[in-house]
Amino acid sequence: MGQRGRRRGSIGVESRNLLLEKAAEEFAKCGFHETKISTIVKRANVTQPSFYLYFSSKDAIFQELVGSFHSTLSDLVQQSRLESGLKLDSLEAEIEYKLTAIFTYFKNNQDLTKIGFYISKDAGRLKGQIAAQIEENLLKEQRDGYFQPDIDMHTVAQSLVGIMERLTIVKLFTGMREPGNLANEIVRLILNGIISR
Amino acid sequence: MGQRGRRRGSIGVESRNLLLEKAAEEFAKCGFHETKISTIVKRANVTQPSFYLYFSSKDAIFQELVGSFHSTLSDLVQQSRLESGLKLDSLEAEIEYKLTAIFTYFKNNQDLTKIGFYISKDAGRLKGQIAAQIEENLLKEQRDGYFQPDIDMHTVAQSLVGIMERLTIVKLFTGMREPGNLANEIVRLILNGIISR
DNA sequence: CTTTTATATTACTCATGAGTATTATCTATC
DNA sequence: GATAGATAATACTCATGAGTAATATAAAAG
Repeated sequence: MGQRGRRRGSIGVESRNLLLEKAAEEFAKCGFHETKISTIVKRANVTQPSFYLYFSSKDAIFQELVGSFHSTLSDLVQQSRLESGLKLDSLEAEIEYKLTAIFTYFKNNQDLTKIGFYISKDAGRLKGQIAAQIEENLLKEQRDGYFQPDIDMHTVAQSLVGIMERLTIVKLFTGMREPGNLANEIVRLILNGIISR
Repeated sequence: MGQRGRRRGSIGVESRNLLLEKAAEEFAKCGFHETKISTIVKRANVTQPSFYLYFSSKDAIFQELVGSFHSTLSDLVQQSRLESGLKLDSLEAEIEYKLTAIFTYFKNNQDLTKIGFYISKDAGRLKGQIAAQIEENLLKEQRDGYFQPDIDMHTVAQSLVGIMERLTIVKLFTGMREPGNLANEIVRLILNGIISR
């Protein structure tokens, strides 16, 4: 017979955060539909009605997680706007630096990343926004003559997103690469290609 | 009051194929959990028990679709083994040709592609297999001196899969690119990079 | 032309899991 | 120290949708 009523020292916001944390783990591991509220509350040592004190529905808590990922990532990509007038040398380093920041966030928030990037229904829209932002950057540099003029930067930007998406899973989350190495590898690949010269 | 019993001229295999077709559309559009057997049978003009004449469960029909995509794609990638002793010129054309075949299959089987590549739970494993096959190809060419020797072909192969995955959705399925154009664009990007020389 | 087999239907069961009504206890405030 | 508001538990409801039992008819086999 568990204790009824408010427990000694219990503070709502802590239960809420615990629920968010466990929910993120479950959603990331099982996807939306296969995640049960009953499992989340069990893992958070809370009962089901308590869950509904803090979140109006299963969708609501999921959306809160997605929103959190979305807004942080948007900020990071926003910040990755390149300053104009870079030297060619620093261009590579600059892009690498911004990418590293993004990968670092991914690495430190794996559950959220999986949810926002792979599980959420509007993962597609989010990736589109990020691609658009990247494309804007690339176009500027292309106009400045850094890149070949005949390349479609829409394709490049989308490709970059595809690469990030895939390598985050197979290299970053498996521990095969650190954010910095991964960023460096990608930048060199995209800038120079693989062919011998 | 619909007619009971076997209908004039009705042939099981036709109902079965119709169910597969409608199921593919629904799964591709809504995902696994949000697809209802009741919707599939409605769209196929069949009743629910008839569905279970041909498929033992919802999972079974889903897996049949996934398996079909998986095996065709495996074949295509298998065939994309490059012959040894290619000239440098023909290497680019050769890779582009194989990629075009894959994109053509994707374009002609959009529902199946979405299911096998994006919705299925073992989409990740499938992509891993494809990446492994691509990597094998690339390593051979790298040993033959076509590619820069210091590049990690595991990363390149996975990147290629990521690019295919993303561009299939945003370029191929939207009609922005035909298979051949898309393949060409990707090959040039990966081989040469984007930087001005 | 009778029997068997394949194809189909109507009308159900039943498990699951999201969400709730009710009640209890703790803490802060006056 | 009485009261209000916040936090929690027990024990439920209820919709949904996968899967089934029982039955009927067409076509093929003998």
